[in-house]
Amino acid sequence: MRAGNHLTLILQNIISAMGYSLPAKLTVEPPKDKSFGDLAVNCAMLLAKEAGLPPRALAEDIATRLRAASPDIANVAVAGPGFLNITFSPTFWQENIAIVEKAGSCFGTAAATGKKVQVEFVSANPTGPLHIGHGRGAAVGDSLCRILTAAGHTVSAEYYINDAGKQMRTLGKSIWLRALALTGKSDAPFPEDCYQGSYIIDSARALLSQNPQLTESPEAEGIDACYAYGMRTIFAGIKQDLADFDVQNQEDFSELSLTHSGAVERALAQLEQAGHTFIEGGAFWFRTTPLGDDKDRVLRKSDGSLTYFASDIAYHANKYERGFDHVIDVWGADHHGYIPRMRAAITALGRQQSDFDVVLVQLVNLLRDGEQIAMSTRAGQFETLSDVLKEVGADAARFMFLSRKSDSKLDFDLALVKQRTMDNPVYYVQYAHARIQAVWRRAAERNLNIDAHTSLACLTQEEELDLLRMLDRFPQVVNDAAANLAPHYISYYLMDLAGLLHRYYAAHSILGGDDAELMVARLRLLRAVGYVLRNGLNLLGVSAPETM
RNA sequence: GCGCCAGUAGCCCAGCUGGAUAGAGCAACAGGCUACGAACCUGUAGGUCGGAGGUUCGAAUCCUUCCUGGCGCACCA
Repeated sequence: MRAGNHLTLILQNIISAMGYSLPAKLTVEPPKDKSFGDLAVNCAMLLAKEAGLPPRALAEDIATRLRAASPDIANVAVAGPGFLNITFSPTFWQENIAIVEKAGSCFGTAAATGKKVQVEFVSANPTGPLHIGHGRGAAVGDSLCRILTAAGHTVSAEYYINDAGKQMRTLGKSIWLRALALTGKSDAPFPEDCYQGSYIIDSARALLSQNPQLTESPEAEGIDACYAYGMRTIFAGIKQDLADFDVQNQEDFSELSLTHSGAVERALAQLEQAGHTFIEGGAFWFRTTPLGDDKDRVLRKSDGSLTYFASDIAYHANKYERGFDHVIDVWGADHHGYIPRMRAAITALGRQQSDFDVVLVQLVNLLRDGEQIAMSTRAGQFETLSDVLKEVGADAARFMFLSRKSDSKLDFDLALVKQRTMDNPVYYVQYAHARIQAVWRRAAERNLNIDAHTSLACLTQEEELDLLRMLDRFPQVVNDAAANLAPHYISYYLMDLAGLLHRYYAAHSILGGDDAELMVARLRLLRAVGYVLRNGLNLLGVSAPETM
């Protein structure tokens, strides 16, 4: 990051002195092979194209100017079709330690952008406990919040409760029927369209012990009581599961509050005024096809009731009314067909497409020793998130969820996630952090004077420079993860950084020699690596342990 | 039928806003604890990036088409 910015600035001066402007598609990145140098840049090829000159000669020219440009640049080589491979001086890299030390837990955090971002995730109907798939959504949503915050945005996390729909009435009915059966009021078979899980029976039993007269009530009243009780207790359980999963600061937003406040009617009126609606077959429609959807959508059914889509439009309108510049929804990938109509609504609400993003999270296959465990809330057979967390721990579960692109399916093998092997790299990364802490504990016993002004010039081993270069990349990785809404960028970076640390540790003794200055410099390097490991793990919501 | 996602080493996956000889890990094989934590490290081997066309100086990456797998295509939520 620092190296890249530094180089870009120097290049800008050189290229403008040559009478050109810096190509927009310029890339500055680590070269394919580190023996080439520290950074590779393709500016000569891009310029050659623009100027109609041979790239090789242009590259040689720029290289000559680069060599003279800054004492930080130790070497410039021209390679292949016109790449410039730049090597910085060790001094330049060694300065990274002081930079990381100064920033501490803020290293990797960008300056405030003033942009307000909202991330909505999980938002499961409170009709049953969270399962493993919700866990993935929670990990992705929460981690995105942490990453976007680090990228300088002002971020809010939200959980949308669909408490206005049919599924919640079904929940009430399910508990009611179980209560009737428990009190011997009915021996009818339990309907298939009701929730089958044993937690429904538990819920009915608990409610009956609170209110033994429940089943004496008229049906409508009884179902209402069951609904209210079930909703409240199940939702409390969900929030507890999310808290156990280290989900931070997520606020709840009720669908009912929208319908009650008249927000849905207002949103529909807004669409109607803008000419996006029509009436057909007794229903009120939103003409989404001109806005990229493949068919028009009903907002108010011919029986007068509203569709889910109608309140969802109102909900998103509400988000923008609350001042969010960028709205991000984390959805299960089975809802991907819903994206075009939601995008149509965003346009109709007068917002830019770039103000809205959907992060799709593919379903999770829960396995045990390679064998699939079936999951379905309705059929009542599933392993809950809470069971999984008890078995494997939140850290391992989160890292597993976040070490894969969110939009690709994931096998979550309970046996594997408990293993401490590289198939399960959370421990590899955490171990690197714990190892650093262990060395520092040893160092503390020796009463060393760790003076921040000691020289770092002795850090010239290849493994040391590798670590220093890697530290420098962290802010850029955070930035890229935020821009691409991709938490797994962080995971892969951390695995790489941990790998370099373990390699270094195996190759060089930190406390072994009698050169005190070298010892201190190495301790400082390790500490800087430790900070970055901790900061990165924190972006994933995974702990950075002192010991393991 | 239409749409979205995926197909990269024996396995699990990165890389995809075009750049150099396609990368980790696991498994396999050969090594390394009298050093600060071996939950670790070193080395070897392993590939027509699903197939075929195209775009250009250059394609795993972009376009077209086909094959395979997953998921969607409601006046459900």
